[in-house]
Amino acid sequence: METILIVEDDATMLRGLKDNFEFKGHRVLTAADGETGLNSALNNKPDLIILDIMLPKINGYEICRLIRKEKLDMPIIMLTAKGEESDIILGLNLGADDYVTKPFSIKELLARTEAFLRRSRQAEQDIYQFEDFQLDIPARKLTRHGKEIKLSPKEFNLLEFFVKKTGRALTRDEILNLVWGYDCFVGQRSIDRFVTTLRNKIEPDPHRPTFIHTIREIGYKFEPPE
Amino acid sequence: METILIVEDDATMLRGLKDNFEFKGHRVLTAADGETGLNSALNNKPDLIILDIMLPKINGYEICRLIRKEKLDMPIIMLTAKGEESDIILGLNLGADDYVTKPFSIKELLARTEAFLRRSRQAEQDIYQFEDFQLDIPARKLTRHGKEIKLSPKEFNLLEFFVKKTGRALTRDEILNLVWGYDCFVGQRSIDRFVTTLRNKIEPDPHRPTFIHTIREIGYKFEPPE
DNA sequence: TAAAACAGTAACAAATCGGTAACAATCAAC
DNA sequence: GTTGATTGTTACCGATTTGTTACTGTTTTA
Repeated sequence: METILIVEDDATMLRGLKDNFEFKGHRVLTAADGETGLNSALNNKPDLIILDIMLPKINGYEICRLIRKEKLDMPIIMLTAKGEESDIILGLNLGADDYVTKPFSIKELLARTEAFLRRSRQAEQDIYQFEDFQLDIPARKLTRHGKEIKLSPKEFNLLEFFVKKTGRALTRDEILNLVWGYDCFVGQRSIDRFVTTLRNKIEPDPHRPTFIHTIREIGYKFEPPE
Repeated sequence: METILIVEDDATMLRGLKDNFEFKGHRVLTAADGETGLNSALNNKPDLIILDIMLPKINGYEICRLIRKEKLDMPIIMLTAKGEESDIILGLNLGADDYVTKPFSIKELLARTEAFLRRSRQAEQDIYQFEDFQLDIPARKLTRHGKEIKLSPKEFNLLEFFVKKTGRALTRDEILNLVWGYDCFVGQRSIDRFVTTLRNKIEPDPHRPTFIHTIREIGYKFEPPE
């Protein structure tokens, strides 16, 4: 079930949207001001965000920008007042994916939302293969030649993150924020420890890693050979 | 269509340049003295500036400095009389991007201008190609014919900086500030050392560099052949 | 042409960073 | 409450990286 975050300061509107999306079978988080909205986005990582522009405390643009700055890439649909063309341009430049101008038909908003969710659903893989390993996300299980390799919860989360970002050098900050969470203040060396244990479980020779590569001064990069 | 501002007090020269650039399909603004030139630059924010050094009222250096002080970052190409090496040094230090010494071939000036415009047209890239090298920024990987060339962190940062500033003459100060950081106090010879190691890794003949060119008294310029 | 200024580079010493073991703290299950 | 697993922290070590120095060669200038 997908989670949708709606950030909107008009209580009536918020209520109406929430009901509609819940009726469609989604989990709905709500926020009535910019600050709450941003925090909710960072902490809960919803699958999609519906974002009003005019908001108390932090406006929609800022939220958009800050979310993208944290490397979160869920779709963002902006709600803008009619005729504010420059709003739209600015929003799209700051990382929004689509916009709907007020007043809008709830049906249209639902349709666009479903379109984005459908797209990201199929983008997300369930099972990843590398070498003779198989990482089954829904089952939270790593197997090699069909034989299970036990992973602790954090180990699994970290490997899942690595695999989903194959080929990209990941900074320690990125890793901490997205695996441990934005509000978690954990020493960066913790990552190293988990990398060591992961390597011990999946690398043929943990001292000469072939999957999880160290990128000095940056962090790590998951990349199977060839 | 891009706008080019030409600041030049010799009427014949100005005329010739204007015709050439207009023939190339650019909008051309002109100014025959420093004061007019500066005002035009600040008000019209052209996409590129061609700037004579010897000018009535305000000289080219001052214009350069004042433009950069206003945080405008369009490319500036200086026109200097031959042999006035100190002109070049001063100009580049004040924020010019390139220089052409008089007498110059109009063809060369056009070529350099087009190169800068082409570059600013395209957005920040993820992957840069030069010759048979490929610099993948997100993966922090340099490959040649698909084979990885290992770079240390500083080496990579420096090469990334060079490549992103292709064609620009870079002063040692600029390099130190932007690669090492503004608060870092490191001897300038460190740059030279890293240039040497980089050349050893990417130049066919490190003694006759084809990518990283030395600009005496200034610094370096990255520019692949052709 | 000699002297001065500058860049290339090898060599070395110091600093930095990541790997990892060991321990402490936390949590969950029984 | 006890036990065992998991997670986070610290400290030490070794490898790599980095900055500096000194020497060399080249270019410019007087």
